[in-house]
Amino acid sequence: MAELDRGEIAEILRVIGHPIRLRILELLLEDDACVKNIWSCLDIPQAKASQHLAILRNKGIVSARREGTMMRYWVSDPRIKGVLNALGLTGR
Amino acid sequence: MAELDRGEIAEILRVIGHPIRLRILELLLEDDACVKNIWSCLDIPQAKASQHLAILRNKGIVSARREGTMMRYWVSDPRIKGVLNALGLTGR
DNA sequence: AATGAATATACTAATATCAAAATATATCTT
DNA sequence: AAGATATATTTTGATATTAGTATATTCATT
Repeated sequence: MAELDRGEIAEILRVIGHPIRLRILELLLEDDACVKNIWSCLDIPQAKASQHLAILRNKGIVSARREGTMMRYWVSDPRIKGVLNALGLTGR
Repeated sequence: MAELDRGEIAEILRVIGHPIRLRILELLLEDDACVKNIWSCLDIPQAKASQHLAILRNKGIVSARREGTMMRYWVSDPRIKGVLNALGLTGR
């Protein structure tokens, strides 16, 4: 029954714990988005957005599917919303 | 009215995001404890416990007061409990 | 003031993270 | 297949984090 692996949870927290990734997650919790949405919204270079998305994707925190020439991203780990809520970051 | 500084929040998450510090926080959320309580409970060297407690203290996540020859630690940031809860780490 | 118990700090080397820039890949349209 | 758009990957150098070990500080007791 679902081992509580602090190592795994710690990694999630460290991955979330970055200003840009936090803002990406806030944005994606509002609504799914493509990469251009994200980098133009946050006013950061495209490569930077892709890099941070890759980091989030590698930990299973977000997922993506290709739609034509673009990629749609969303938050796939249900725990993230609760964490950001606890920190006052989301939910009006 | 409470600026939402992602940089600050990110730092808190990174500090929390360490296996030993997670377990220290779980322990302290159960009940205040002194350093020996902590290192003997987690079976880690004393210096290691002190180091991680110092890191948590520097971010204002825990506080401490001296009681004779020992130090009593407790979780002083009220958001921590919610974060760990959201991750299934505390409060069964 | 000397000892012992509890806790804190300093140092080091290995490893991880970061931003920035350059380049590569994939898909669609023509 | 060539061009345009959207996205991904790689590399590099600077900085931060970590565990481990050694040493220092603080307080109580004698």
